[in-house]
Amino acid sequence: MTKRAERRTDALSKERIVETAIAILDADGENALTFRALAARLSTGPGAIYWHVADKSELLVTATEAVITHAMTGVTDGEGPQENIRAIALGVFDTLDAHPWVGTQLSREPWQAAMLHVFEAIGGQLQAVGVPEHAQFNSGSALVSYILGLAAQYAASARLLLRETDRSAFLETVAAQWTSQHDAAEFPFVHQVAAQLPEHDDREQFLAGVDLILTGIRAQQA
Amino acid sequence: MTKRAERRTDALSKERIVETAIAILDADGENALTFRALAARLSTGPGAIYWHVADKSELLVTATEAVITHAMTGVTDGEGPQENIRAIALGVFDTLDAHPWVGTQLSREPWQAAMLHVFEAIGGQLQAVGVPEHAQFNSGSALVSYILGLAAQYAASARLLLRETDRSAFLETVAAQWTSQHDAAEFPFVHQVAAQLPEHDDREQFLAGVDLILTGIRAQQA
DNA sequence: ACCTGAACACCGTTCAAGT
DNA sequence: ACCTGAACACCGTTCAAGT
Repeated sequence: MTKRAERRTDALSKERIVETAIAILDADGENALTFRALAARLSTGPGAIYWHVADKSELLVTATEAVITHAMTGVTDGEGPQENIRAIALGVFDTLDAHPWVGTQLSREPWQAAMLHVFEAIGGQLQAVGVPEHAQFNSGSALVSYILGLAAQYAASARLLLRETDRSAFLETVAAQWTSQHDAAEFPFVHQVAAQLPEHDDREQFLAGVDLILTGIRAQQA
Repeated sequence: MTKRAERRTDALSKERIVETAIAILDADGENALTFRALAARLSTGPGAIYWHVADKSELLVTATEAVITHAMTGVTDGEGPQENIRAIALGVFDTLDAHPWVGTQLSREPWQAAMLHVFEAIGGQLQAVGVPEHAQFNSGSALVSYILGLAAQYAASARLLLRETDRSAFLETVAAQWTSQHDAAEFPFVHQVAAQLPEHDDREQFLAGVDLILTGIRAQQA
């Protein structure tokens, strides 16, 4: 009987550690990612991880960048720059939807490394749209901020929805909270919007905002 | 010699706890807020806090809401709805700048309670601008997402800048990192923008984005 | 060079005991 | 009703010791 050939093929490496960390984050959320859990999954001790990764912050930064970089590769092959920008936006949106923990990283500083990939992708399309160079920084900043900001907020909701089966029932609960906890006289807009919440579509609303900014950018050029 | 009169005036209360928590967060950042530190500052034991606050999450949510609510009161007394929206946006911006830890709360779910205050303030102005009711939800969502998203990102930078005295030197360092860590051929837009980073103005760029969205909203109505 | 795992310092939270 | 502070369970990180 020969030993199983693959038994020790799986030497520890930064890639494998980050990969496993992402798997834990996706499956069980941020709180589940501990060095002990990670080490157990890698059949090693917690100390071993520190040989490949400086600390938990670096682990999260690297995991975030891996996910975002993957999302940004090959999304800009569409018919035109406007469609490409929408594709980039949706790519971020769907990625944060699949990996809600990435949204939490947004407010941590070194996230910038991952953000630059989105920035670059958007910027290239802005040039294609014909935005003058002096306006590209502001336009790009507005688009990237909107995309990441809203995607992160939806990701937070997605995290709450994790164990919820019925989406519209969940949204009705949220709307009910909004209206019950806030006086109608003091919060008329919240009440008006709460009524539309259950049947609204996250992706559609997200894209509507992108289009709003794109319209603004075009109008500014004219 | 009489006892100091005020010695035991300061009974524990949720308000006082939240107030002290905000002071710690502002002064020393998120990591400095522990129940032990908080208790020490309040001259009591960590257990006492749990009589007034359910857990750390509730403490952070309450602190966030206190700060945001304060920022949203009385900002909409301007000359017109457009100016009011800009004032709301700047109010959020400056608040997150003064309390950078609030930005981190953005991605936590119950932040929504605080967000609704911003949403309500924006919504009221959108009606005044004349945005048709069916478009108000999307327009409001876009504005609020942009405002909170970008403000949170700047807050993250502000946290890094905490101990930095020279702002433009700091931005030059960031720009240098961008260009050195990212190939010019692969990241042309990042390189172009890095050159503009040191002399760009956060508040101006932030407002430019708000104006871009407002322009889009107006153009959509026509 | 790379891994092991016990040990350290620290944290959120609980709870029996006090007033 | 409200506070005290020791105790519990758990975590990130370190490091002497192994291979």
